[in-house]
Amino acid sequence: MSNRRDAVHEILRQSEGFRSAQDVYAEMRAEGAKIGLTTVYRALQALADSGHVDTLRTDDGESVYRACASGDHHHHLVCRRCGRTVEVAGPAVERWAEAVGSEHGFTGITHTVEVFGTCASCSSAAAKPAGVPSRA
Amino acid sequence: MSNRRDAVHEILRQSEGFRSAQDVYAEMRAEGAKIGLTTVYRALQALADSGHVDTLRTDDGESVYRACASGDHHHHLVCRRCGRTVEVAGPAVERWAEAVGSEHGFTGITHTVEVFGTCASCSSAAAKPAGVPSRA
DNA sequence: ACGGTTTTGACAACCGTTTTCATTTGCACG
DNA sequence: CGTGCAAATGAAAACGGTTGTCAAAACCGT
Repeated sequence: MSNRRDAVHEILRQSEGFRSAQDVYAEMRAEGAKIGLTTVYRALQALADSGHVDTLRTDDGESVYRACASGDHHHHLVCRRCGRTVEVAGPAVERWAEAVGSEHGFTGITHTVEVFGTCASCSSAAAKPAGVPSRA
Repeated sequence: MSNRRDAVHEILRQSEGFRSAQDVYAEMRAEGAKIGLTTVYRALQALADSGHVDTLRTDDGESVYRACASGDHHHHLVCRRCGRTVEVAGPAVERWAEAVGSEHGFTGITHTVEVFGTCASCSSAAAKPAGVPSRA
């Protein structure tokens, strides 16, 4: 039954970058899976809660998810064109955040860091129409 | 006429941390201002576009705005308890983002960095439940 | 005052997400 | 095998923030 959840997880595993809930739902339906939007949302939330996937908000307020290679703390370098994502570690940033926080008397520091850019292949294809990765 | 816009800006100026659009709208109405929600949104967008205010998304997808002291690029250290916000500069982070990006062949690097924590007064209030907000 | 343009704001449309709730499924036990 | 029950599912409705629509109001130069 929580077969659905694994299925959702699988979709994310096969994806390069971040996917939205609706996106995942659409793909599953397209593949013939019998699943409801509600369940996709629930699965995604469960996976996020259990730390199996990473989640972040796009600028337009949509939640996007991604199966991460490691459960360790890390950040993302996302191609704003094709959505390809690279996981990056940033010890320097961690330290900086911690330092800047305590410097101002803040405790229990957490932080969100996302880096966006245009990846090599996308920037070289810049003159062309642009691929259609998942969303754009 | 863009009197409304200035009014909205003023509300943000008087605020300590980030405010949501609806929040600003509610306050303005409470103060007796004749303004519509639509206009508040438009003013906020205009201010954000012109760089007069900073904007970010809360975890629940709401957009929040804040009048920033400087138009320069900077980040925020936000108290997750009371919302108090400190603007912080992070040359190290800027460099790191740039480096990590080009390292992977990405161009046109941008980034979002937000640091959250509990500020001194809030954490001391939390540690000592029954009031007695002594040491800072 | 007058036409043309911009701004405004009540209201409806949107859209992603969450809730509701009746139904189905899985499972332990008799 | 049934039976009962709790968890999972999903269709549809509810939600809530944001955006679009469009007619009325405010401006502005003349």
